[in-house]
Amino acid sequence: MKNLTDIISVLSNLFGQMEEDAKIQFNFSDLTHNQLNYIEHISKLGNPNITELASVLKLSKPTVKVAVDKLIGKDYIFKVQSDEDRRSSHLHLTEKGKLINQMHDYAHKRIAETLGRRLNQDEFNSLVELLNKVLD
Amino acid sequence: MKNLTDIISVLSNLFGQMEEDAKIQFNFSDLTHNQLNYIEHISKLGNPNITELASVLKLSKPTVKVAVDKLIGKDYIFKVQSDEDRRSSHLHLTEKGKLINQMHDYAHKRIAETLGRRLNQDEFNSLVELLNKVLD
DNA sequence: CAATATAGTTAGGAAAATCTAACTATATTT
DNA sequence: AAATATAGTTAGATTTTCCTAACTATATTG
Repeated sequence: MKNLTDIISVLSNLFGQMEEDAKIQFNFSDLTHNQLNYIEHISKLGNPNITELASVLKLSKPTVKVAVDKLIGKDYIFKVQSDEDRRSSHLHLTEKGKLINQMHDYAHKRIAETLGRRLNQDEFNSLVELLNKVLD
Repeated sequence: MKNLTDIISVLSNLFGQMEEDAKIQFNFSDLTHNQLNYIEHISKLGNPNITELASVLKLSKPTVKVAVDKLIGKDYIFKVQSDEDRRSSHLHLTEKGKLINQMHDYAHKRIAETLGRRLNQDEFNSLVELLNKVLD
């Protein structure tokens, strides 16, 4: 019987493995790890501008600008100039860019399946209820 | 009430955030993300040789050799020539390198704490029991 | 034991990722 | 309206990451 910390460790590996598998499945072969990371952050942040993104990633604005330009060139994101402040542009995911979210969703589904498989209906319900309580 | 897939999604973000925090805490400021990734793989694989590591990372051997040399220079890993096959060397983590594992352990402990905090003793025990069953 | 295969290395080069300094355009403050 | 601040860009340079081709040393095989 493992304690919770050890369980988390196993879960963490499982999550990592499933995300890894999903990346292979979705085959974003024209993206480096780093570029995927940029897209994930843009997605998570909503529609950040360059300054926000640079701040979160702890990188300089020129660095982020260059990276963003490459991703625009590859049709993963696009810029929309702000009405509020015409100096600024917000970054949006293209349809192609949004596939990254589908990839994560796919990984999460597979993880949920894997976890559910070993439990009967009552146990499954208990687990979901407890986790809901924990994360509420 | 969230379904399990949505819960996994929230958990995945929590895990990511906690690992991120731990990285900041442990302050491996002389390592790039990539270099951290090499060390994590070396740790996970036991004591791989260059060929194994290159194969798992899907990179060429010269690429991995150069990266490994840098990490040796920074005292995160060292090489031990194999007795079985004197062409080959196994990669080991130095004490400094092993801190990476402590960093993960720290993150996992904090996650476990976070999860446990919202439950009473009985609920906590149920959760641990269910997760043990799932991951057994 | 000669031929072939394997582990690792060296060399040379290209692309990715990052920086600082200096610039333009728009906003804000005095 | 002038001075200052902010968002983004451009230019130039450095470091990191990665490759292929060719090499050395050791092991395995016909």
